[in-house]
Amino acid sequence: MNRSIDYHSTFSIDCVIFGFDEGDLKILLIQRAEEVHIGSLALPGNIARDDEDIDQGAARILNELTGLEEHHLEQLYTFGDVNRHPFGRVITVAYFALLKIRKNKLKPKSTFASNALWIAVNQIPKLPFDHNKIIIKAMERLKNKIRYQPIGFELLPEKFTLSQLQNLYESILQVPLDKRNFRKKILGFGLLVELSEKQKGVSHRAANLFKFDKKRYEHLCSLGFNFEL
Amino acid sequence: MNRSIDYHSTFSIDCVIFGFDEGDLKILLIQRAEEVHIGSLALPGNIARDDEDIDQGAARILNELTGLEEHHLEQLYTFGDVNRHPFGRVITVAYFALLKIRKNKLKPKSTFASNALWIAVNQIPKLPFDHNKIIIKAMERLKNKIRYQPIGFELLPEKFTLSQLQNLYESILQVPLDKRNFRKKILGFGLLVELSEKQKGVSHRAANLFKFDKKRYEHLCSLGFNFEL
DNA sequence: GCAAAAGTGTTAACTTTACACCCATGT
DNA sequence: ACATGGGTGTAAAGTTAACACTTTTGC
Repeated sequence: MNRSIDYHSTFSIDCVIFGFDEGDLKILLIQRAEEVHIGSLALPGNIARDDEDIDQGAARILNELTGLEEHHLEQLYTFGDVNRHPFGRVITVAYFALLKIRKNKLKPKSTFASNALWIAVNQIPKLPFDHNKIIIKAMERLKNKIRYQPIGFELLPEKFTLSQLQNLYESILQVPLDKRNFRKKILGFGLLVELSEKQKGVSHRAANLFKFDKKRYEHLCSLGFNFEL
Repeated sequence: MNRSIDYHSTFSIDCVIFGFDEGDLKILLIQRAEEVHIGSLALPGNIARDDEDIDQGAARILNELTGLEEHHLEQLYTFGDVNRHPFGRVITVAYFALLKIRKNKLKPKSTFASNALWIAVNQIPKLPFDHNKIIIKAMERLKNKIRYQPIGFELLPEKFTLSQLQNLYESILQVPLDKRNFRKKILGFGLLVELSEKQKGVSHRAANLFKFDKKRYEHLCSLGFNFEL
């Protein structure tokens, strides 16, 4: 090991974790508990450990913050400008996660964070390092990806109404959608199961609840199906 | 600098360089001139320099091999399994490039390569590290991207026939396309300029040559145009 | 009974697909 | 004169887009 490499540089892992709450797309930011910008709001992240694959590292960070094993997590992009870190050559591999907010009580502390909070994407403050740039990239990815992969469901509760789903798409794509056409199209995929249950606690006609049939989606994919909104 | 980072790991940059020649999609491989697997065929790449942004590093590698400044180059994905490099913790940021083969005489040597050659994608041998995995990822990217960005032109000569273009799409997408429908669609974008020049040296009716109007593409994009085949 | 959101179909415009023959050139 | 690929149009099927009213429920 290490026979011929003289290490002058390293890499970290940062996560852009999206949630959707009360009609707002949000990102989970932490208050840094580690050196460089201690106390600042920033993306959750860490210098990578030597003994874990980078995908595992990202999953660990997400898990330390949320206690959750289950979530959509994928690599986003690697940011490697020479001067992005004040202490030396540190590039960062950014990951992109989608979370159901409601269900998830955040852990108050993790090794790298003294606090964590959900901030609406249009209220993100100026962040240290190149974290604002990373967030912009993540939002582009989400906006593109949601049109051809059924990942929107990862941001909604298990049971949701079609209006919530439409609202999610409208928030992310930043365009209004026609209600009837939206329903026709999304139901047309045959990927939503209508539950007998109805919405509760609303002061108007209660909407039907649906859930996403992931098994069926995977099955259709294996037959060559392509989701596209 | 380096006040608080203890470097145990580093990162390299590898490039998957695509070319298209005689109906075949090809990748540029080198014979390694550096430690670990010296002499093996592999993707062109290097441990990253401390003093260059990773995008610059990728451009340098490409330039050392080909002598070219002009090409499509974008980040592909970062591969970071713990044991991917035999000498320690080295993750690699892979880049993805598209080149016009004809125009480009390869430089015989660069710092990291003793030789370079174009290999058809269906004839890629088993390569060291995780380079085969990187190539698979690059091919997926190319296949997806070519459908919604006009990047195919980067692989063809400046002047090309519609059949060459169709052939390129068919090779990459791995589906046959209808000649009339293909022409209707691609000409319908108004992005191809018909030249007065014709194909030469063929033993049948000479096809018209076209070129891609990049300026116009950029202009249309700024007006909200989306290319989609 | 009224405010608020749920739910529901039809038509016209457009896009996609399928398909076959004549043309120009070199040998 | 023949082999090779170049070049061309139309009709049917499918998809998308535009649009408004009735229903249910809680207050």
